[in-house]
Amino acid sequence: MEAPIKILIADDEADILEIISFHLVKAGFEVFTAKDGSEAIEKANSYAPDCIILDIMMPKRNGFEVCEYLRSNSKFDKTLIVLLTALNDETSHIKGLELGGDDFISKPISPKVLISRITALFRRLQPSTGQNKIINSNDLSIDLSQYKTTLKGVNFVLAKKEFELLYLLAAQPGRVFLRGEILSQVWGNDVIVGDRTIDVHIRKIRAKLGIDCITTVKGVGYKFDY
Amino acid sequence: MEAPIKILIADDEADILEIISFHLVKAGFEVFTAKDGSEAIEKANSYAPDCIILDIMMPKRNGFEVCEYLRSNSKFDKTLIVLLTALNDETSHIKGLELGGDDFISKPISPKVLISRITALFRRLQPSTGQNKIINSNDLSIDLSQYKTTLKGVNFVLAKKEFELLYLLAAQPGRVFLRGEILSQVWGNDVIVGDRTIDVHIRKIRAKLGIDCITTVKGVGYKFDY
DNA sequence: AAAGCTGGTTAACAATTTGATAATATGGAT
DNA sequence: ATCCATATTATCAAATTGTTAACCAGCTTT
Repeated sequence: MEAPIKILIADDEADILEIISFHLVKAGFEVFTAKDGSEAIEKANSYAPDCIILDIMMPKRNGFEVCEYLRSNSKFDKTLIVLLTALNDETSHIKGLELGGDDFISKPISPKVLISRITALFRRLQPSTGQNKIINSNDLSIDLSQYKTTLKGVNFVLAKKEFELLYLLAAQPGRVFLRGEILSQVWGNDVIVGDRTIDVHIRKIRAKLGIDCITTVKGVGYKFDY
Repeated sequence: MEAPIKILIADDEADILEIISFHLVKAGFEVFTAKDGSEAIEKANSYAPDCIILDIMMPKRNGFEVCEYLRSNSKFDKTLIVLLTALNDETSHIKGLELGGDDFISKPISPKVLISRITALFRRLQPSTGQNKIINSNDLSIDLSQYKTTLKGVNFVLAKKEFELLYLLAAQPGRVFLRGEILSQVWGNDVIVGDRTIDVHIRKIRAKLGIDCITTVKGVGYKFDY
């Protein structure tokens, strides 16, 4: 039921890339890789990862430069940046943190430590981001603050009522909502609409989603199951 | 000016306590000290610090125990916990982070590093303090202090209301702003303007920008997406 | 002072999207 | 087969937004 956290790793050493990404994938993250600074920026833009791990010494653009670029772009305000270095060197440590890095880890890297540090960062960050009422269920994500729905990363557009209806059902997966409940939650208590109206909206949602995640419970109501 | 950030340091070595607290005070923090685990808990309760720095090896109660105590108490939900250790030991590192620590620093401690790490943690935690006056998103840059907007380096002129509207939306990319929110933020609560006024301003911004970075969410509001 | 700007607002209308309903089809249960 | 609840489809009215032009106020220029 967890949101798939996306992590981008940038390092020019292929074996490090491989071993870290192996452990991260095993820990349940969705991982992207880049072999230099330019590729890191490119992939950061296209995949919008939640966390970016940057080696400092990389070709094309070094970790500091990438960090600076990311921090100058408000799109990455909420993105965690972790810097890696071979040097256990105080100066670059401080420089990295001042450029807006969130954490700094010295090589040689222990995958366990890396993962537990990243987990700790997310644990801290989640509650503050947690104002966003986002529902995540498998490939489906529903973000109330953005009125945005994505399926397998691709976003699709729902009209207001459709969105509200899906949001209501998906907020409590498995729970059956009586037609009366749906009416009063989505339409309000004083609005009177016909019985078939709900069906039609359900149908539209099903059509747009492509997958059947809403189950009909005959004589009772509907539930979200996915 | 805001209230100073309160930090509690717990370590049994008096000289370390002294040197760290000296630097923290110099960096503008309000500092409390404790020489063992029990005192740390006591002072944490009475002073409600924003951040607690715990040495792992301490008399009475060690750092892990204190950390565990703090994390079991919801009063300290928002309190940052930084763990210190003499050992550069992976196991206690992970243990500390799993017990709910937010950061972990190995001795010997560099005051500069300590301060920059703490600053980085607070920066993440309090996005309110870091209100950027300049928004950068891809080729678009919006500078509040100069009321200046540039696209791909070329600057273009927005009228006051247009600027304020764009700034509001762009400050939180992706977030949908309800028409009511926009009205109260840009026009103020007591001003009454017609329904179409927002649309017209949105249209002017779109025209001047050339790119479509403002998305309409019908029945809800507008959002900046770029 | 008159004429000319600029920015902000509004009215009027066009274009678009939406939601609700009616009519009809389907499918399972009895 | 019949009944009943839901599914489906098409249609229309209502709601919402886009667009344009006009208006007014305040300020600058002539």
